[in-house]
Amino acid sequence: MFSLARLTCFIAVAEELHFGRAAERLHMTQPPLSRQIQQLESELGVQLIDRSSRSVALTAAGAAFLPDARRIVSLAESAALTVRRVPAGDLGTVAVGFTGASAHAVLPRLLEAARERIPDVKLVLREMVTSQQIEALTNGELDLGLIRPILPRPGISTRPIHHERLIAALPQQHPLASEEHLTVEDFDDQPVVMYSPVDARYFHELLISTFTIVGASPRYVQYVTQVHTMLVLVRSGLGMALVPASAETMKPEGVTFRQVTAVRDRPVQMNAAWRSDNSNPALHRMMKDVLPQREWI
Amino acid sequence: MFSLARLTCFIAVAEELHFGRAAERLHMTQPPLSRQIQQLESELGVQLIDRSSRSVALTAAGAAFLPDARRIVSLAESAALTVRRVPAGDLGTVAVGFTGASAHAVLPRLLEAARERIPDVKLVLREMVTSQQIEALTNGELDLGLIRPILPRPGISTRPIHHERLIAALPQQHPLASEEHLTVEDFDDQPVVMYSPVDARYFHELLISTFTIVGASPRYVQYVTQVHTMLVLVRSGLGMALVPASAETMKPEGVTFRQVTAVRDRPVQMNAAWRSDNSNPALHRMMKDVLPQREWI
DNA sequence: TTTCCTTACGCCTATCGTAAGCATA
DNA sequence: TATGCTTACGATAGGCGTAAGGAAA
Repeated sequence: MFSLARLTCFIAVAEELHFGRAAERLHMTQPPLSRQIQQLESELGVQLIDRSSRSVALTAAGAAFLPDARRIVSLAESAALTVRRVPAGDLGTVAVGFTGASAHAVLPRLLEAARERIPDVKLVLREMVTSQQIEALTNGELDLGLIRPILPRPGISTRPIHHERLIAALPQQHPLASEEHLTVEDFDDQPVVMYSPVDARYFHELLISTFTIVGASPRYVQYVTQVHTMLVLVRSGLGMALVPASAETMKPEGVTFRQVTAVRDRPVQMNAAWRSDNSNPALHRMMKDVLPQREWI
Repeated sequence: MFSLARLTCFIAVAEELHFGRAAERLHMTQPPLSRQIQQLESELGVQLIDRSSRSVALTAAGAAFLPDARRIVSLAESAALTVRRVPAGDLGTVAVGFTGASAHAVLPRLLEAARERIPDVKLVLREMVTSQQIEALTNGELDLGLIRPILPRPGISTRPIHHERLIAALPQQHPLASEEHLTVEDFDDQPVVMYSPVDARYFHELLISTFTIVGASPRYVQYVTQVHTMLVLVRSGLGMALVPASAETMKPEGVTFRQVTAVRDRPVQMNAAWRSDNSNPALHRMMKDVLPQREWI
């Protein structure tokens, strides 16, 4: 296979149509340039340049080859420039996992900040629950997870990026819907849609502790995994629920949201998580320049 | 600049993720392959492969570079294959000049035959009168001309490719239009549209000799250069004319064509012309495989 | 201890520059 | 005779293979 250097030689001769000037442009002497062309021709098995001692011209084959030669060389040059931008995290791909709820709470702002600060980093987005994200982070399918708090895990680093209030979601016709503010005590002995203790463990435990602190005992009528499922059930009149404040941005019809005076102000936490040994420069750039604050918003 | 060989090495390692197997695939031993990768990385200033004594993996930069590397190598390979087809005339470009009349007489068949026999040769078509074509052939702007016969010219080769009859073109309402056949004598003392002795010299002299042989003396009411102009004037009732038989395929409204019994059967000749020292292989392939007969239709 | 990537070393090929050759205007 | 591409030749750099080195399971 011919080398890129030979292509550069050919391009110079084809453009100058003069071996002497082409050699000068390439910072070499004429004789090795002549040989480079001869060797390129012999490698291709095709005469590219007609040189009759007093004139230099491209053959039909040379004219056909020139654009290809230019394309190959310029592609090589731009590939070299491109790859150099990767280690700085300027350019690359970050696979981001997110939970259904985080799609409303943090994803829009994350995407906007990324587009502004690292526009040439491509984000591949995949919706998964927290446990799936941990699995995907571990086996390298994800670079970054947007997850609920988990127990510390070796090899996985996390950082809180967002926390928000819990608010009450009630069926529009619910008696308490006329109140301006609710309290956690209002949930006592009420039908309530609850989070699954297995697949939405974080929310489940958060609500259990919230109710326990004030001694409220709701009647759990259903267990669900995702916030949007919960809103569907609330709308159908099954009961009331506690959801992250960002759920209000979903604007579900037939569901009324109310502030809840609670013990802790903004207990619902969202974390960023990544594999501690992840070497993707774009991920580190993102943690540094896109999620720089300890609490992001 | 890195060499194509290094790219091939990188691609093999990136695909095998194992230096030993990659070296085997490249028909070389591991050590030089390791060095090739090291040198590629040092030329790019970027680490492409993470090799930790027991595992080989692409870095983010390596993953980003791999598609570019593949594209460069495959482009180089296909360019090499392509250029080899040029000298046989299988692939290339032929600039073809044609006169307005030849567009009807021979161009369609020429194009069809070329498309069938040398489909990868691109034909660049330019309509010019014979004298312009000779000029363009001489200075290399044209490879092939479709021209009327000319005086022999050093450096220009010609070959007859087509000859056809002269037929009469008359205004629809002309008294002679009711005749089945005309003779040249019918043109005697008639208003006739004539070819320019300068810009359509071949036709002019052909008609002069045609009339002279039978002693006919038409009244020349106008001199024109191109056949289609002539038909426009005939249609307007200015007079009758003698035109190549292929003019009938133009199907001009208001013009009637009639056979003419003439001394010579098919006197209107079309030649191919090319520069004797033209080295365009596609031209020679075309003369050999597309216009092979001495008289082409 | 085995696997497998890297370093060290000697050999060979390739490319360079200088100098001489040779064809054309 | 001058210009300009090609051939000849010696020096240098780069690549390959063999052999030894070193880290991880």
